[in-house]
Formats: sequence, C-alpha cells, structure tokens
Amino acid sequence: MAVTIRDIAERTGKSITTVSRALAGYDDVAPETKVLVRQVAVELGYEPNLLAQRLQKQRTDTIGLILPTFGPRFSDPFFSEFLAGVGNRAARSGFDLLVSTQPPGEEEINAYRHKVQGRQVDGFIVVRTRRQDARIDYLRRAGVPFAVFGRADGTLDFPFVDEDGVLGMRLMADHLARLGYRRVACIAPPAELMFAQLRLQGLREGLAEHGVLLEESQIRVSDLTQRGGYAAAQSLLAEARIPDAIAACNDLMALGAMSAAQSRGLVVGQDVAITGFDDIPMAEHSHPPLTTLHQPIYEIAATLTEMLLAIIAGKTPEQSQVILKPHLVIRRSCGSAAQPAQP
Amino acid sequence: MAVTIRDIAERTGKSITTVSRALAGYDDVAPETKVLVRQVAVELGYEPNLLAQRLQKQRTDTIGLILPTFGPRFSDPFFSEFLAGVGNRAARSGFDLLVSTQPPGEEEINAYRHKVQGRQVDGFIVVRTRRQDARIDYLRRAGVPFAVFGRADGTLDFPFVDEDGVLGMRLMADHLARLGYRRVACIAPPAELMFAQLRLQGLREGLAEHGVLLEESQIRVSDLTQRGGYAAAQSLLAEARIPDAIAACNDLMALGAMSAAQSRGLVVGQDVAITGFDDIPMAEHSHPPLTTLHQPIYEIAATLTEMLLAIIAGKTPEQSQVILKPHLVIRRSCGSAAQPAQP
DNA sequence: TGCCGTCTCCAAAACGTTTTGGGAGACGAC
DNA sequence: GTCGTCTCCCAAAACGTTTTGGAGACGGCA
Repeated sequence: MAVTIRDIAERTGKSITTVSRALAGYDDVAPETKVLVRQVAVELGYEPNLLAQRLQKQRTDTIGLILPTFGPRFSDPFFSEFLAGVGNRAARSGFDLLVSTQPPGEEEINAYRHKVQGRQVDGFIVVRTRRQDARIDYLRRAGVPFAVFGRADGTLDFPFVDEDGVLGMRLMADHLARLGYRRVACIAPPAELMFAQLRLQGLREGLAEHGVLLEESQIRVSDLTQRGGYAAAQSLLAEARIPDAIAACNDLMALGAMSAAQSRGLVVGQDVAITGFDDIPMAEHSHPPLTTLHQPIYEIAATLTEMLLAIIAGKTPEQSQVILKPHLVIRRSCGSAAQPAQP
Repeated sequence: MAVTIRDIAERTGKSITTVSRALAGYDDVAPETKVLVRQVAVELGYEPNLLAQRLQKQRTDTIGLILPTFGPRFSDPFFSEFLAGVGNRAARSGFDLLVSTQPPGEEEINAYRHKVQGRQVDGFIVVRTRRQDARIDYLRRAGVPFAVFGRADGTLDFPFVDEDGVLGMRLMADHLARLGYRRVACIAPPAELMFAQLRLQGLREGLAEHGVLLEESQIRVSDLTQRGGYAAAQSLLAEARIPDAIAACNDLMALGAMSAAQSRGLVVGQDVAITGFDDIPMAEHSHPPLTTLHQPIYEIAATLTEMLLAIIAGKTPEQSQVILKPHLVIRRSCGSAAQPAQP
C-alpha cells in the first residue's frame, strides 16, 4: 500500500498538519521536527499523491497540447521537435505535459472543453492556427490561459509566437528572382491555415518586386506531407509548360516535390529549382540539399511554454507577442551554382 | 466558478448522492429523477472534476510515455507516428496520455518513480529498450502495469511487441549478397540498445550464409540521427578501400549516409548501395528512394497500448508477446537495376 | 394487523492533501 | 500574579467525487 502523510504522522507521533507543514518547509514547525519528519519521509519512501495535492490546491501543474492531425497517423519531424521543446521547458518548472491528437472540427473544441472543465490542465499551447480559429475564440472566452504558435485573423489580443511568413517568402522570392527564375510555381497549404495566407502573400509580393507574376494556375494546394507535395508537383510538371522553380510552403512538401521532379528525370537545381520552409534536419541531408527558411522550432516551443507558464502563474510574460524573422538557408536545390539562362 | 455536482443537487432538490448515482446510471434512482438530473446537468454545463473522481476511484485513466532523448532536442518522425498511435488508441478508451522526455540515466528511473508514486499514471509504454533495461526492472519490481516496444536481455516475462530484427537484417543481407555486394559496411546504433544487437546479428548471419564476412572495421556506431549517419558514412568512405554497400540500422542514419556519399560525388545505388530500416515516409521520397525494411509503427503503438489497457483493467491481454516480421521494401538505393560486377 | 419486499432516496465516510484558526506552554516584563 | 509574546503544534474544514449502509414509503400477502 502506498505510504501517505498519515503514515509519517503516526510514525513520528506528530499530527498530519505538522507533517504537511514540515514537508512544505513552513517555519512554524521546530527545526528538529522538520528534520525528523523529512527523515522518516525518505525512510518510508513517501511521495505525495499529486491527485490529492492538486484537488486541494486547485491547480494541476499540467499543460495541454492537442495536435491537430488530419489523418489518424501522422509523421512529422516538425512536431516531434516542437513537443520536445514544450516538454522540456515544462518539466523544468515541474509541469507535466498532456498530449492528445484531434482532427480539426466539431469534436476539437469539445476536447478542449473537456480538459478545461475536467480540471486536467492549467492552460494550453495551441499550434497550427487557422484564419478563423475556434480554439482561440473558445479559450479566450473561457478565460483559460493559453499561448499560440501562429497568428489568426481578427484582433491579436492573445500571446503568441510566430515567424514572419511574409518576410520569409519575400526573401525566398527575391533569391529566386535574382537567380533568374521567372516561371515560379507554389505548393501551398490548405487556405484555412493562417500561415498559408502569409507565405503566399510574401511569395507574391516578393516576386512582384522583380516584375514576376505568381500565376493562379501555378498554385497547388496540398496537405503539408511529402506525399501531398509529390502529387502537387506531379500535377505542376505534367503541364505543357513546366515551371522553372517550385516554392513549397514547408519542407516536407518540398521534399515530396523533389522526389516527383526526379522521378520525371529532372535534375533538381538545374532543370527546376525547389525550395522549402522550416529547415527540418532532413533538409540538410536531402539530395540535393534543400534551400529553405530556417525557424528555430525548439526555441519557439520553449518560448511559448515560458509565456504560458508565466500567465498561469498570474504574471505577465516578459514578451507576449513575438514575431521571429526566418533566415534564408541557401543550399543546392535552387541551383545557386548552375543558374538558368536569363530570359 | 465551476459547476459541481453540488450545484446540480441544489437545483434539483436532490442529494449529491442521488445526483452522482443518477449521472452514473445506477438503477436505484427513479427514471424521472435521472432525466431531471441529466437535464439540469447539461443546462448548467456540468463536467465532472476528474481530479476528484480519480482521487476517489484510485485510478488515473492516464498512461505515461517517457521518451528517451539523447540531446535536449530531437526530431524523429518515427516517434511522432508512434505517439499518434498510442494517443489515439488511448483516447478511444477514455485514457489520457502523459508525455515527457528524459535522457537515459540516473534521473530516468526517478521520473518513472515519481509518476507512479504520485499516482499520475496507471501504467507505462516503454520504448527503445536497452539490453540491461533499468526501466523494465523497476516497473516489474514495482508491480506497475507496462508494455514494451522491444525486448531486453534476461527473462522475457513482460508484455512486449517487437519486430524481428534478426530476420529483417537477414533479408536485407540476403538481398545485398544476391545483388553481388561483397564488401558490406554497417552503421549501427549504440551497442547498449537491444535492437542494435539483433540487427547486427541478423546482418552478420545473413551475409555469412553467402560466404560474406562483415568485418569489424566496417562497423561504425552512431546515434540514430541523420547527422550521425552522415558522419559515420564519411568515415567509412574516407578509407582507402570503400565499401560497396552500407547497411544502416535505421532510415534516418541511412539518409544521412546517402547525403555523405553524394557529397563525395558518389552515385547511390550505383557506386555504393545504401539501405535503412523502419520505412519512415521519407524513405519513399528520398533520392534515390531508400531500400529498407518496413515496420508498421502506428499499428505497433496501437497494439502496445491495447495490451497495456487490458493489463490495467486487470484482464490478460489477448496477445502479450508479439514479434512482427518486417518485410523488405526494395527501392532504388541499392541499385537493383545497375548491379555491380561480381568479383 | 403485522411482516416483508421493492423502490427511491440520502447522510456520512472516504480518497490524501493543504489551510484556517486557534491553543498550550514557556518565558519575561510589569 | 497578570499580561503579552513567542514558539510549536493540532483539530477540523475543505477540495469534488463515489460508495456504504441504511431509512422511509408503499404495496402485497398471510
């Protein structure tokens, strides 16, 4: 049977109040008593029952993270790194991490409600924002602490960290245009995702500055996976006039696109340029290595967690709305060496 | 303020006992009362306080998963898929998933102890077994329910799912040998990992059947990441006589090795064959696509979770020791087309 | 009429903590 | 001798549930 505070009380001949206070380090218990109690506690291998503690304290010391997955299975190096960032930072403050997956939709808000009202978590990290984000609306209304990776349409009155997607894709567009690419295609995420919007806009604006038009017909919407990128690129490359550059909105799709180009016998970086966004570890080791935009996923996750912890503690976070500047990582997939002829 | 069972009691004029029993569906409460109570419950937006419920019921309805990470950050598509498998299966039975990360070592067992004694979880999923696995020893001794992905040295008296690593690498060795490869190198995981042992053995035995010796000098130990695979392959390829095939013990290292080979101007599948193990989604879309061994990660995770849930429920799981046969997925990275000359 | 079931209901205890609101005793000062 | 002030301790209430062990009302039956 598990050892409780009551066992220590009996063993030491003190009351459970005193034991509790001794363990908590209050100074209305005699030093010798403290020593005695603590000694007996380790002797008995006492560990406090967190359920009881939390019920009493009305806090859970747990933060929630509900991953919006499309299919039931998902394999995304992006999220495993993000998760590590949240988990490690949370653990450092003695917080646990409750993880679940839930496809966007009706049930999703219920999952949040359930965890909030069932007093399972003190707050949430929200990821992969949508333009109209019901999760944010709900959490705001319910007054639950939360911190968001990404922004959303409407008033930005909540704490978030986001990368500057517009700037990022402008950098990329600039890079591509300078290399002489004129017929640029894009593999975009589903339009309801907030970053789809921003990244597309950045690409469009960046190209426009060089007098290059991003044609609507050259935009394919896909699902952020390699498989999706592969299919989108196939479709782009099956046209009569193929693009000379494909800017994918994340690395996974870019890698899929590279695979598609190669399966058609094209040399990536020579016959067609392909670029990504995120700079996952894979990007460095693909063939050719992928030109992409770097964002510090682990640090973003840690920062968000820190913000959330501050809010939960009732403090105002040091920084509560952060927009990071991604930087361009130029590798081989856009052919910096072998440049296409200027038209 | 949160609505409790007491609020419902006051509103309906019944006792809290009756409300509790009505909600739980006991049949010692009148049908009309049940209806009334339930109606008021939804009216008030009642959600039970899980902390209180769990404290009383002495169960947590939560399973724990502590990921053994080497560095603080890790980005592994393998685990994100595994996580989804566990999470989804657990959710289906109303269980939560508590995730944390902890590098192997002293602190690790404490992390387990802490969660067990603090009554935070009902059981654990253990991943990436070591030959001498202190986690398993501890959980077994403590009588905590658990299920393991992988095996360990010593008596196998615990529930697990594992792939047949020996068979898998034998298949691979056979494939390589049939293609005419004679000078085979291996990038192996750290020796303390159980599957390192098994996979190396399989490779060795499989090659031996074709009269090929896996030389000790051709084995490089690495850390399961792309970066590690890259470095290991660089070291192998810097030798005077380079191998004609490199069998990596997981896909991530294989992809890193491909990158290393390519950076030295070698054509993978022609100048050197490279193979992996796991069949992560990336393997299909690398260039060239990676020959590897497939294991159904998502299903493994779901199966393990099911086993664990059965044990927690006090039932004996339908199957408690599963060894899956991985199957060979032949792609281009070992040059099935362009075979090297027989020596 | 008295007894026994059957239906409904409920007060109180329990889960393991923390916090509140004192209380007893020692000691000095007046 | 009284009062005040410390120092150390503790009983009881509280957190929100579930379970235990009845209890009252009512009808049927001998």
